[in-house]
This record gives sequence, structure tokens and C-alpha cells, in this order.
Amino acid sequence: MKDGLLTDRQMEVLRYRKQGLTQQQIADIIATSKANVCTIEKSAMENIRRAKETLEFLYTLDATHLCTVPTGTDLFEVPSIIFREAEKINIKVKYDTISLINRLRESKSQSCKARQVCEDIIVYITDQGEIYFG
Amino acid sequence: MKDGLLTDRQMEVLRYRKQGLTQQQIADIIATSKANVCTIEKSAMENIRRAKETLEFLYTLDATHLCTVPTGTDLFEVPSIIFREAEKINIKVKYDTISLINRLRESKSQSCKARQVCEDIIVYITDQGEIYFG
DNA sequence: GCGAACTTAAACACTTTTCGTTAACTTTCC
DNA sequence: GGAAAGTTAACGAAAAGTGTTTAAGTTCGC
Repeated sequence: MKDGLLTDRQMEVLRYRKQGLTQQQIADIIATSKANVCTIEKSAMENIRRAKETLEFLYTLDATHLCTVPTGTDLFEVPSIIFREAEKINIKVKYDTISLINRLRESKSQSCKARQVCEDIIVYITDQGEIYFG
Repeated sequence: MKDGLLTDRQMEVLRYRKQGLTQQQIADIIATSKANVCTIEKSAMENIRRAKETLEFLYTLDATHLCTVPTGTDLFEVPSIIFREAEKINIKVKYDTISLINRLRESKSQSCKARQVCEDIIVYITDQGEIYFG
């Protein structure tokens, strides 16, 4: 039974980074090149991203598909689309307009450019009105 | 840039399981043995566990070490230890006694046997009174 | 422009994970 | 007891991930 996703090396680098050390300083401490510290840090961040995405998937397992927001939609129209669709199936959304936009931008920043949705976004909802973007 | 931790196969099995299918039924659908479905499901759960642990580690990066609960401590004494230590450094813990015990059991079940702590548990705390076990 | 910090790409050896098989085992429910 | 559901162990081949190096590329403050 192994631990988390991160290797000892990756956690080591992240801890030193948290302390404010530069990649070169860390490279000296752990006796390797700064390029290597960079790749280790990068793969650590990648692993963290994957961990988050994995749990997001778990949530969508409990949720049902609410609607799909098409590419090109104005970001500020997304909440009203969600409210309308949720009302159709008689579920009250847990979030207000602002929170929805924030949640969307946080979890799907790569699907938003400025004020536009630049990639179809699948919206999931649970019976409790929790919203997830997939 | 890959997706989450789970493979397509693993997500497929989890979805079918969520629908209530048995391992045998899934095995028939995806054309393999039920033993294989079992191992795929098991490794999916293991990956989910690792994803959670990875994010837990992230939180401990933001947190400072509060105290270490030694092996053999009674489980129901843990909260008062935490409250006392947090008070020393003037941080109000976000949780009550019951929630703390629940959180502990959920995140570190392998460190608890019945009413006893069976492995040293490191306790972390953030400035906001958030508690993590490491 | 200079230097320090950081990023990237290609290649390599190495380890771990994954999916699959077969066969035996435990659990659960009637 | 018996059937269905689930688990486990041992093994193999293919795929994916890790830590390194070297060398060339940013980016940013001064």
C-alpha cells in the first residue's frame, strides 16, 4: 500500500520551494542539476493536477448530466443557462451567479478565454444542487 | 497532458458499478473475466485513495506542525490534546470533538484500532484552524 | 545587455502500473 | 449445502511514469 501520488523527490522539492528556495539552491542541496529540479517540480504539479481531476470525476459519478454549454457562449450567460436547466428538473442550484462564474473559472480555466467559453463545457448536477464542470 | 489518475478502463468499471451492475455483468459487457473486473475496480479505488492523499499533502504544505499523537493514545483523548496545543499558539480549532474524531477516523483509519491510536499521528494546523493528519 | 531564475526537449535506464489469464478462495444469501 | 458475488495470488507483456543528463531556450529585474 503506497502513499500518495507524489514521489519522495517531488515532495522534497515542493517543501523547499515552499520555504522560498530557488531551484538552483535546491539543486545544490539534493545534489542534482537545476534543470532536474525544474522537471521534478513540474511533474509534481502535474500530479497534483491529476489528483484534483480524479476527485472531480468521482463527483460526476454521483451527479447527472444537466446540460452542455457550447463553445462561444458568453461567460456571464452560463449561470442563467444552468439556473434554467436546473429549474426544469426541479433542483435548486446551491450557488449564486457570481459563485458559479468563479467555480467555472477555477475548475475550467483552460475552457475560458476572456469572456468567452472556448470549449464545450459539460455541466453536472447532484440532487443536492451541487454543480460540477466536466 | 493526460487527464486524471484513472484509466479509461477504470472509469468504465466505476460507472457500471455505480449503475448497480455486478462484476460478472460488467465482465460480460467489456469482454473479460470477473477477476479482471475486480482488480480493475480495486486499482481504481487505490488510485482514488492516492489522489486524496496527494491533496492532503498539499494542505500540510500550508500548515504547520501542531503536535504528534503517540501510539497507544485513547482515540477520545485526541481532540483535547489538539485543543490544548492549539490554544498554546492561539489558534481556534475549526472543529468540535466529534468532528475531529470523525475526521481522524476517515483520513487515518489504518492508524486507529478500536479505541486506540496504533501508529504515531502527526497533526497539522493552519492559521485558520483547519486540521490535517499526516 | 548581463546574470540569475526558470523552462524545455530529447534521450536513456529504470521502476511501477495496467490489463489480462487461470485457478483457488471467502462471503453472502436462500 | 449450493449458487452467485466478490476476492486473492502468481504470473506475463505492454504501457506509462520517474530521475537523470546535456544543451538550448525563455523571462525578468537592474
